[in-house]
Amino acid sequence: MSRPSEYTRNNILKAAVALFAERGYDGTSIRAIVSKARVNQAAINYHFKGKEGLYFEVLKVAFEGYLRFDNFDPERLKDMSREEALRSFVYQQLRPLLARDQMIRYIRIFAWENVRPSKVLTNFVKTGAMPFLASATELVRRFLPPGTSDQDAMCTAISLMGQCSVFVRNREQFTKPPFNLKIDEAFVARLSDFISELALKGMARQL
Amino acid sequence: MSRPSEYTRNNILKAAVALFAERGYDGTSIRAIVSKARVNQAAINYHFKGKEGLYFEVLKVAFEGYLRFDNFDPERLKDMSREEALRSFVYQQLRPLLARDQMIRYIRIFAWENVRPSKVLTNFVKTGAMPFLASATELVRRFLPPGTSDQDAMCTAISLMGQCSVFVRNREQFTKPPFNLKIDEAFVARLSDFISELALKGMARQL
DNA sequence: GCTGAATTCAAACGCTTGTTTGAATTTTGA
DNA sequence: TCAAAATTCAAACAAGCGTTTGAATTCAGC
Repeated sequence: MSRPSEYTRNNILKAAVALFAERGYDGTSIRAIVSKARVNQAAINYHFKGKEGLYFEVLKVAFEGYLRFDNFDPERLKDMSREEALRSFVYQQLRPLLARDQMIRYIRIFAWENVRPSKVLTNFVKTGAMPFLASATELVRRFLPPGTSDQDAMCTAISLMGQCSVFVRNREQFTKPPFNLKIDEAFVARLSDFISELALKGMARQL
Repeated sequence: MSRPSEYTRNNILKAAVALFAERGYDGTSIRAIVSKARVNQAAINYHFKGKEGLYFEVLKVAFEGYLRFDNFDPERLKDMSREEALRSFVYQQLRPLLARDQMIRYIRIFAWENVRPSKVLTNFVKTGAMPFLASATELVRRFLPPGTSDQDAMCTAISLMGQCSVFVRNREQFTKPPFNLKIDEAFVARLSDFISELALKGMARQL
């Protein structure tokens, strides 16, 4: 595979990421992609076997890009005190608030995937989400009473993640009137402190 | 307007709710709707002026249906003790977990709206969400220290709502393996207790 | 029953969609 | 340099899309 054809391929991918993020799969046409990528229409079938193949490649690229950004390592949490681990986990969950450019597009693509799951990669994306939840469950167990049921621990973990994801999910809205949140590193740091402190106290049943 | 034509109109609406919920606006064709509704294609333009008009009517119907289901009354919270009010609010936020049939479709339509906001009704839906957040902010202020900034109070309220909405949003997923949550009235009641207790303790800075 | 309005109908319309085709061009490796 | 493979190209293809059209049918009110 030569460099010129790699340019073609990457241009298509880049254009597709942008358009799929903005309009979703059904709302994005092949002609819009090739126009944006400045390539010939047949190239999509040649390089990706068609629209669907392109979409799956985009999902794969988005997923891998997200993992690189996220740099999540569940093992590191285990070496921290439970308070540190909690804070670190919350910060990790809120980090996407600081995402820029391509990473924002990846996050938007996952939002589309949430309402319109694609069959083949459904497990792929879910597999990606599972470490978070497993890690969160393990983490909250360090705070909860020893006899806490699996379901209760999991619901605690889910609600902890929900405290963070609501900000990430509605980020665009919260930066506009009437909210006007200024989302920068300082805000994310303060919010991480805030949420982990709420959670810490909330789970402090018997200290 | 006569009864036979009302049947036509309602059949279209009902079919459209189902299909827009399942496939979104772009993924749903006029032909699929009229086939499901067993009406003639021109009826959509006659009754709703076209696909877009039908979609807006569907949004309107969904919104009104949701409000009827929700039966939210911010004033009632004010007459309760703050603990009662908190529990009541959380339960209210989790009630959609018990939604059935048509209400589930309405909720799915709002999920689509979240990733693909339609221009005209964006304010309409947001206006609907605002009472929740304003009410939640007012509620958490009853727990927070008197000098808490508006932004901090609002972030507390958002995180409270996030604890609830994560369950509603991912309800389908949580009822399947590996989660297998059995979501019934009892579960919702227990979860309401659980989340409001977590929140209550989390906000208990100076009692 | 009659007339005008409302509603439904079948099909056409003009455009868009993703895939395919075969030729042209570029790249690769001997 | 040459031949084969890879890649790109322009255009065609078949199907689908939402809107429109004008006729047919039904409804409503006198």
